[in-house]
Amino acid sequence: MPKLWNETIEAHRDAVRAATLDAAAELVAEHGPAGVTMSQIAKATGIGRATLYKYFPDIDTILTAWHERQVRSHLEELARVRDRAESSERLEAVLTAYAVLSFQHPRSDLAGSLHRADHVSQARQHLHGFIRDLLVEAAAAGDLRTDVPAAELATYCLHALTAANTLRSKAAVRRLVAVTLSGLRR
Amino acid sequence: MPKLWNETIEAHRDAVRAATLDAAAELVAEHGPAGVTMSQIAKATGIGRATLYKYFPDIDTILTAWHERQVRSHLEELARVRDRAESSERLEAVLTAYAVLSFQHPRSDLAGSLHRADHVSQARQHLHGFIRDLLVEAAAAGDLRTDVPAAELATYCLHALTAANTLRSKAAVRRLVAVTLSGLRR
DNA sequence: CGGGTAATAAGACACTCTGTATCGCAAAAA
DNA sequence: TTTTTGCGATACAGAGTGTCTTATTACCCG
Repeated sequence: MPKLWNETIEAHRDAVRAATLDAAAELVAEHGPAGVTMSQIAKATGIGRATLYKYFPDIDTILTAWHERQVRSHLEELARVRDRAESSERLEAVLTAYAVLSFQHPRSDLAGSLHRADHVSQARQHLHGFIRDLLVEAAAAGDLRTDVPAAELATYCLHALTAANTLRSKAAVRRLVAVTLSGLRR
Repeated sequence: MPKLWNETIEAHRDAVRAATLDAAAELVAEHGPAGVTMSQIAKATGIGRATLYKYFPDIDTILTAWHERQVRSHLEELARVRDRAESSERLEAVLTAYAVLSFQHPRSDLAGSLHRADHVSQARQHLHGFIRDLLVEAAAAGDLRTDVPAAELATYCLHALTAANTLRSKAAVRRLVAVTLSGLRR
């Protein structure tokens, strides 16, 4: 995409990387994860195919990088929601925000199509830790059940709330959050 | 696999189809969904590559068929569990069985790697309907919350319980079922 | 302003996989 | 036996891959 170098070389390379991930995401949305080729990505990014190989060695790496970027940006959004909410409403606010994100970005999972992704993406582990810490905090306030480790409750939350991407209305998403929350209470 | 024809021609073709799905599943477990080729599947099945094309037009169809078979077999198992359990314990028994299946077969989802799969597999819709009917029955007994449609509760259950495939002990699976169940009650 | 540096586009190349067609072979059926 | 029918093997063109080479262009420094 960028024809002229921005400021430094590294900034230019970052811009190319970002443009590549954008192009790849669009192609995946159009043809599915399996129907995307390096040639298509290079053309859509506006760079040569050989140049693309100097940035990413294969499609799997590109999709993994895109997935990581997506999860990381969601994580930052959730951190903002957490810091903005009162302590007593923090958990509900964050879980609602996560469900809404899943609802609006049904493509963010990619789940099975990545084989090399260490079987659990780095960013997803951060996400899990983030929710777990939130649950520990809520447990200290005495609102949560204590017969299940916080880590397992976090896993439960993340899976239950991804159901949001199959729902059709925001009202349904809110109901899903309510149901999930009531599973956490004693 | 079978070199001589079994009974009828159709039985022979069924045997070849089944052997193909078995071989494909094994290759997927080994190389991931993206790393499997028609050539490999043909060789692993023990048939010629051209012959494989007379059974399945492409890899996507093979993986979809395998996924459907897997879900269907799980569905039959769940139906047996349902019919064996007392009415009062049916829901818990079936959800536990589903969680244990997810726990033992982490590969059954395939989630993102299928593009053509009507975006929701046929068998998975049956599974959703199966759970939904079970929830309607339990609601009639008065144990369930009534502020959320049964279909949404079924979606919630299926997603929450797939978390079982990331857990490490059966005890954790039982805790997950307990948490999920308490989300269903009022 | 001109030379050196670095990233690139374009093309070539060998390789693999794909999807299809053809040709005999062997086993079941008439 | 003769006729079907499924099959393995092979060939073929098209597409994608991963690597390499060459010429071009933009930037930086003296």
